[in-house]
Amino acid sequence: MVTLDDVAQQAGVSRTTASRAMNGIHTVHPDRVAAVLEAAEMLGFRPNPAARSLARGRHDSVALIVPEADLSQGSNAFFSIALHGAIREVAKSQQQLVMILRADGEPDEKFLRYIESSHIDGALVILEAHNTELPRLLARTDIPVVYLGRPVDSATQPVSYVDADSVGGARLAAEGLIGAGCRKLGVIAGPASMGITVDRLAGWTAALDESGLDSRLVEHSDFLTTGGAAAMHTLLDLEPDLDGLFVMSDLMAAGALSTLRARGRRVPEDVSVISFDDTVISTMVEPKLTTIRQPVEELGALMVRALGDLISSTDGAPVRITLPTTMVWRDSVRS
Amino acid sequence: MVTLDDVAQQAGVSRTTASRAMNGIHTVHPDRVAAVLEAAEMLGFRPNPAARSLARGRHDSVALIVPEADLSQGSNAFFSIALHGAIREVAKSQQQLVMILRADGEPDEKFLRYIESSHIDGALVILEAHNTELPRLLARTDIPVVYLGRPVDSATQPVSYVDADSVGGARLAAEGLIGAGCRKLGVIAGPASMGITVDRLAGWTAALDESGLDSRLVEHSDFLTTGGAAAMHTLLDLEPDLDGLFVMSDLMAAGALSTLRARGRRVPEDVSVISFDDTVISTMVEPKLTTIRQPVEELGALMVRALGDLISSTDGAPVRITLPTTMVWRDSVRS
DNA sequence: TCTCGTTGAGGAAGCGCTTCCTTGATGAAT
DNA sequence: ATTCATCAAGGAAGCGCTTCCTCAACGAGA
Repeated sequence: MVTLDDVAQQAGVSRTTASRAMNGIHTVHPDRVAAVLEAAEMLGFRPNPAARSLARGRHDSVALIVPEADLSQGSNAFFSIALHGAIREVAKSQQQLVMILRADGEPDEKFLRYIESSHIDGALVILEAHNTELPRLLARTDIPVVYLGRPVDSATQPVSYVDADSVGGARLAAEGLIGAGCRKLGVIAGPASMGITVDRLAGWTAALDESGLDSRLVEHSDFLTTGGAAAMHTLLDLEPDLDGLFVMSDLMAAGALSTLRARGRRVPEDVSVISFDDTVISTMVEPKLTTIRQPVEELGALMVRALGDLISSTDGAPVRITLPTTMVWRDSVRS
Repeated sequence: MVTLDDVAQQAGVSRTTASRAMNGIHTVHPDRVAAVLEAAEMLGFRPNPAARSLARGRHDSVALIVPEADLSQGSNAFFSIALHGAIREVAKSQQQLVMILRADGEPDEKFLRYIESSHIDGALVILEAHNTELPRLLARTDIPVVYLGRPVDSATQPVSYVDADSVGGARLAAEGLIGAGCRKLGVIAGPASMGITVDRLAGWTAALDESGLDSRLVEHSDFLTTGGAAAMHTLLDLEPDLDGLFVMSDLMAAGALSTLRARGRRVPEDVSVISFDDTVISTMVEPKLTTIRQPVEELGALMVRALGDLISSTDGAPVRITLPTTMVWRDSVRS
């Protein structure tokens, strides 16, 4: 193993100067910087990150906390894409991304101890389905954390998050269905405990109210396929004449589609469907789903930058960013 | 920050003894161990991992190297499930899992430098589609690596891997189709450069040969949906009377299904289909796919254990483990 | 010519932990 | 009663890096 001392010796300078040269400190003469860099290159020097973080008291690593439930169900497309955005950004900023599992049934205390002893500079959390306890838990630590997806109690808590414009996205869906001539509208929503459910419902309700349509036909489910199928049954029982449907995930939409088929409704002739996510699923079902697209990869990258800001900020004011959603037209809406 | 010195002082012992007590070294009197543990608990002591790894010269962290291509295409179900298995196992063994991105187009040298300077104890690679360069590249480092999925040149290289029994899985598929009465059989395979393609083809061909059926109808594709759709066209052009199809991924099978529908073939009445993976996709298409299931989560966990063995082994002999595959019956095979 | 501010570079301490080496105490063997 | 293993515990060095503090050298201003 080649150390900084070796490099310094090779370059004919002190270790101090070598360190400065490697770190781009400007009080070193350019000639020496060049000599050090050349020596480092020649010797194949790789700074020891452990020594560095010990000396600096910083760790240059951020954690991505993953609830086990999110890993074992769903299609994971959302997770993977957000991870992609995050991991790129982390690499760019010379940090390490360490994965931390929030195991099912693991006691709160044990988990908190674990992440506090991980000595990370900050944490990222992708708030996918089913996942409402993490914000509450992490609020008890002093680790800076940024969420992807608004935690439901963001109004009263100083949490930082990045999110897609759920309100606007739901409004797009509502206007799309209304524009297609639908008049009996229903929605298959996510769990009421989640921020994205609340926001999408708000946008949806507002748009329907403005058009003078009944916005009360709402069935909550779990973002998954079988949940979507079941919710669809309920909705059809409540309103047999349903002609427009907004579903808050592609997975639930796939379930809803099979229920609609089973109960003799044609899509889009009898009922138009708009879903949310634009994952691979939406082009894999019949008919292909018109769906609201979120900039997930950008959000993944953004949360890393936001965390960087949060860590280096002195006032500790929460960082909150929202990106617009768009509608992707396919075949599930009557034209 | 509370250090080991604080704990030692609180417990009335030396730092050395405190360290030994914390690490379960047996030459410490039980009473003292108890005192140290109690002091550590009381003070909320969390060992500094940077200091520890500096002193030990070990890092207790393993990398999961992810090619960017794998993150940006496909459904990622495979990746997420393997990650799930791996992350659980890593947590269990008190290590950290750090994610390393192999960016598209990143120069080999730069990547190698990067991972060599990451100071990890070993690396994990999930060999998903499109990914044949990594083994060649990593062979140039002295980092212990375990692959999930057999690298194609494993016969000549001393690589370590865990894998599902692809040969046996393909054989199951072949026997399933033959048993359903199919006689004109075709296969949509993955890229010929990948180990899993080679192995599955071997099992398939062997089974067909034994039954005296023609095994030459093979179309290579890319494991993705549109590739599967295109390959299906080619196959139907080559053999219009095709009545049995084996597809090496659910994603490609979804594409094949839409081509079959477009060309007026009913599944399973006209052609029976068996695919590979058993992801969520397989229950989301119409008809639901009969498919070969791989124990992906177990393989994820297994590769972590294998890496541990590899790291601590002295002879450096490669570790190779294969787990059986099973068939999941659904609706795409004529009964 | 003398003093003073600058700039560039090195000495040395220290980050928090592990572990080699040494020492003191205890009981068994002579 | 003396010598020796044996066991428990501490002293101190050191892992590889950063950074505070100090110092030498230099040119500018008086």
